[in-house]
Amino acid sequence: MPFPSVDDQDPPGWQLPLLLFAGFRSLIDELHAHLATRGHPDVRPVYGFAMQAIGVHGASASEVGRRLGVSKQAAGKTIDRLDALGYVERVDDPRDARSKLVRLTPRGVDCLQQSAEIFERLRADWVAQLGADRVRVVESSLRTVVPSGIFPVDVPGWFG
Amino acid sequence: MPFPSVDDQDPPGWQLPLLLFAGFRSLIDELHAHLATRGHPDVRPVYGFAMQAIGVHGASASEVGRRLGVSKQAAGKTIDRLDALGYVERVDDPRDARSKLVRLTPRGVDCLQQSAEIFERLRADWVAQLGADRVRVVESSLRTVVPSGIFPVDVPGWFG
DNA sequence: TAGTATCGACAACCACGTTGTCTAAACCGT
DNA sequence: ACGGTTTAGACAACGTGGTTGTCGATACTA
Repeated sequence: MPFPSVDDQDPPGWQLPLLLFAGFRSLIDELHAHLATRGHPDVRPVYGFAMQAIGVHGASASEVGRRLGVSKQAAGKTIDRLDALGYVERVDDPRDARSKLVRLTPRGVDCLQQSAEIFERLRADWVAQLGADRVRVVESSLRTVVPSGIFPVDVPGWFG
Repeated sequence: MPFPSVDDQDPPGWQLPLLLFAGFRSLIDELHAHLATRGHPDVRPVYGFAMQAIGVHGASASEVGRRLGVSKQAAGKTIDRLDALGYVERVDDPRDARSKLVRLTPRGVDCLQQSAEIFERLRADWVAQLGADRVRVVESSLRTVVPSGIFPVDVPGWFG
């Protein structure tokens, strides 16, 4: 018996990443479906992560890049699109003439607040389907197993 | 009490997608770290999904696109790169002069076999950390909650 | 004060996705 | 058997997100 810890009844190992991704994707898709009906039809998943990285207090483009785990140039491009969509604005940083502070507009703040509410509802949907204990097991298991700390969100570049 | 199903002890809803993604990402990263030490250093995550879609029997580019949930043009481009890397080859389809059959080379088959073995080991690592029952709960919970059937893998385009 | 580090901007490039157009071949109903 | 429709794959143009490299201006520091 070469693999004593693997039960024959268990699914093959390659299903695990697929299931995790499918769960992630379905949550994000549902988020954006709801967001679209609440005045935010053109927000892409990346934009949500970027706004989260900007935060309510604002941040510089370089800082956003650091938080997202991407280069400052990549962060700058995303901020450009967020700016064009009216979700952020750039203002001069009074404490550093090189830097510009990226701040969420009221529209950006609204998007973030709505996202938080929608995620709360989506988690509640999972609880309704699985029971509170199973959802907690999923969460705590993942917390145990993922390397803590890091959180790079350069999904397109990382994956492809 | 507006949210009777939500316990105050529960984590905020936005953590769930982040944890799922972190789990997915850590598995994929570990897969490619192992793959790199076994003769496949330049395989990107997308390539693995594409080779999986091609399968051991081969498939046309259009069929690969359908299985992956992307356009035939996008599938064709990915196959180009796989071809350049020596993981697949295109041969004329004897039964359809329009079509070319994309087949895995021995190198491609090897990559797929190694991936399956590595995923098995990674799942065994999770079992060692969490116990077999918790891993099964994670898997069955996700199976319950994700919409079945569909599986689009157009990650970069979808996310960004 | 001089040297170094960082900011943001710009350019060039790559990867992955899209839509649209085109030719050739297969399929199907008359 | 033929003619219209569908499908395969190639090619082009483009959008978006990532990269590196360069640059001038500003801040930090020895």
